[in-house]
Amino acid sequence: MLQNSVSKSLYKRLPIYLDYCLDLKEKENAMYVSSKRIADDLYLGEVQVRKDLASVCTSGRPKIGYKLDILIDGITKYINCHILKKAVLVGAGKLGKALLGFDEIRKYGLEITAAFDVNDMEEECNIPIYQFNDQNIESVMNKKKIDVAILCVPKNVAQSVCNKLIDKGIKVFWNFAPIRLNVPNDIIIQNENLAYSASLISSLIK
Amino acid sequence: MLQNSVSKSLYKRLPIYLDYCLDLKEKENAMYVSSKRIADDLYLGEVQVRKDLASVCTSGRPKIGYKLDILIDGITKYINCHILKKAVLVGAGKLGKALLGFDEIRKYGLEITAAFDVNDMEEECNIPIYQFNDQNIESVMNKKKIDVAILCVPKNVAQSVCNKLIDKGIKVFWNFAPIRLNVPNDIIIQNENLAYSASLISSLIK
DNA sequence: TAGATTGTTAATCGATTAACAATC
DNA sequence: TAGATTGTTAATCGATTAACAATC
Repeated sequence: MLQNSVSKSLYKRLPIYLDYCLDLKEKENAMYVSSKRIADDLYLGEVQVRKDLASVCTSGRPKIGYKLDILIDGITKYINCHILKKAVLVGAGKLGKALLGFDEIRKYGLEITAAFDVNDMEEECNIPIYQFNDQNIESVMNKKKIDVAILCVPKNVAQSVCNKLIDKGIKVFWNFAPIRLNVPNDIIIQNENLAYSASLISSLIK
Repeated sequence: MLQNSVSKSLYKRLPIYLDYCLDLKEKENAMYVSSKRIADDLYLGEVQVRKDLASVCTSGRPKIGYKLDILIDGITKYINCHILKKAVLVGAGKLGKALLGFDEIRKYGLEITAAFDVNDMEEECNIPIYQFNDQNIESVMNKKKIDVAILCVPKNVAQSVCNKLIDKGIKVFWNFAPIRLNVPNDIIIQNENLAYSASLISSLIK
């Protein structure tokens, strides 16, 4: 297979397929599933499903369909969620704390190991919350390899917090602060701007 | 006819322009701005900016640029955030409560007027939280025209909560429950699946 | 007039969909 | 063999980018 262009739309659909397959396996004890069935159940095109699945595995057989186990394994590996990656969360306000309790991300390969805030706080959901300072950041990062930072800090400090974390070696950010961060080319930012989503909602209401 | 068919990517960029313009006006007291400057500052293509702006206003003049006030007004009206629309939030768990305090959505035309949960709770951020039952829903909806429901309920009840709200006349949903809702054609669902975003993050880490 | 900047038309690129051949 | 289903190649569609004409 000679696919390698990293299509973001494919990556957005893969967890949907994964959920669906896991569900199907659990609820119906099914062994196989056809692209037609997936397409119908998920309101997608049949061809699109086949094309997507072809990117992640080769278990499809005419008249039979795709073997669920192979499909699940293929998607899991493709989106890299079989390896648990460690995250730190910065900014334990309401949203931050909500994310600390958001166990579902574990299923997709993320685990929050520590949080930071302006001051020490009581732990939340068994995750310790430290003061955001060099010593504490280094201490956390030395103990475990940290792959990603989740930013839930106020807008006005987001850039400086981000800079500091880049200094400490963080390369990937999941950014909930409603601001566009300015970073070097090798740094990856995934923005989750809920205010902008609100704007989208707003435009849908007439 | 809802603007659902109009370019979603444009709608995603418009609030970015809006923020930028408001900021520029406030911080620099600028009267005009060129597409080149916007493009540079926001890391977008110059032509794309011009094309986007042409969709929302006609204030561009060669050698001068776009008049900020007209631009701001044009974007605001285009994304419909000059009219405040009322929302109810269902599911006042951690995430729900975090959203209740999320004043930024007001800027984009959304206002949460009431929340519901399994049981009555104390108000949060001055927003009352009622038990989710027919009587209470009707009472809230009779008092004010409610345009949108924000769903922060657990996965397993999301569909039934959604059905009930459709019964009561809600047409637009901002859905934070990690599940794909099954709804009639005239109902609009904007999914905000944070778990799926986590999956995207996961795939970025190698 | 020269230079800067907008706005439009054409070309390109990427993603989706259609047509169909291959396989079981 | 007939029917169902996968997988591939070609066509279409939409969004972005390039080229350039129009304007100030």
